[in-house]
Amino acid sequence: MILDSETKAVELPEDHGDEIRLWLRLLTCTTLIEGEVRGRLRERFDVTLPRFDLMAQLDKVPDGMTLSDVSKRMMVSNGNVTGLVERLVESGHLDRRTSDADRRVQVIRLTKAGRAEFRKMAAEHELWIADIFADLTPKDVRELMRLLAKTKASAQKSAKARTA
Amino acid sequence: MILDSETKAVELPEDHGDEIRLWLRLLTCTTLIEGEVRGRLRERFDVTLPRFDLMAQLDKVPDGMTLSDVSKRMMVSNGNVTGLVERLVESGHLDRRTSDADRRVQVIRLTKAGRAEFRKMAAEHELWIADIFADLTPKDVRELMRLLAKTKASAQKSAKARTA
DNA sequence: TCCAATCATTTTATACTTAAAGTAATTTGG
DNA sequence: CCAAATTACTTTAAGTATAAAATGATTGGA
Repeated sequence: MILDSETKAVELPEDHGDEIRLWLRLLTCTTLIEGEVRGRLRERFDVTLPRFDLMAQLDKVPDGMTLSDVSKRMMVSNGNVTGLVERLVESGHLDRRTSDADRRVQVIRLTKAGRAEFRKMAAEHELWIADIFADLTPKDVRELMRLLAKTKASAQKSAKARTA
Repeated sequence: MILDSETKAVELPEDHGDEIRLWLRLLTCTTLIEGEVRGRLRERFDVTLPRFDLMAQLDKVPDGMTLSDVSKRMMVSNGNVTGLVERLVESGHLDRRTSDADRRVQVIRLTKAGRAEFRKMAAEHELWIADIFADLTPKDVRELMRLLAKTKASAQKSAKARTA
């Protein structure tokens, strides 16, 4: 605790340059990789990243999920999902129906064609990611996983503290 | 090298699950923090993250920079910068003038008011970031910096190989 | 029962983003 | 010097994204 001449707690402006630089580097890395993936998806499959991401969520479940589920998992707004789903239904990748139990709820699923298309894309996508991270050793990967988990927890705690 | 019965090279489908998980975690972390920063900027200063980022670029230089410079540094498209600058000039944060030496070039600078406003935002922003990363030890931060630098280099190499 | 609160989704308004095509200015090779 | 290439920026079209308000459905408590 730093005290001033009158023995009261004082807020000395601390230097947070390291954290700022870390955040910028994290952002740069993500932007770089995201741009690369986006470009390859467009080039190879003429599909956008948000559509791919949405299909990836749905591929994990056989019986579909609600728009809210998708919205939470993708960490995007509801309205965003509405539009995305609209276009994917239009293009035949998704199937959408109103829940019998609760007519507020829309359940969306991959169509057969949509799933097949996604599996093709996902297989290549996996190779791209492997290539992008190719210079990291298995130890690097483990260590990054650990540190990012810690970062995520710290960020969530901070976010929670603000909202509370 | 893996060979099949006819002694030709074969591509066995390797498992890249670790890399995929790493990428998803990286993305999750960034999205989480970005959302948090975006929310706070809007709440406290009614400003968007892209505008803040653009002003941050300009704050680093006294005499302004060209739109292309900004575009490269922010890793976004030219057209994107055109629109952002338009709105920031409109709101009085930015000053824009055509270069005397080359009439294709637009040089943009923070106005006095714009710089003052940015400094206020930046000071708080720094505290938010510090808080978001608060649970990381200095050693964690150093290690993350190192691993992200390695990741960035690896990704750039992969991107370059594709374009080449 | 019924109505107020809640919930899931959609709509609206605004802003951001990209890729690609277009415009205008400058540079360069013949 | 001049046409072709390049450069800097803008425009366009489509899509992605948010916050906030609106709509419609469900639920829980008086």
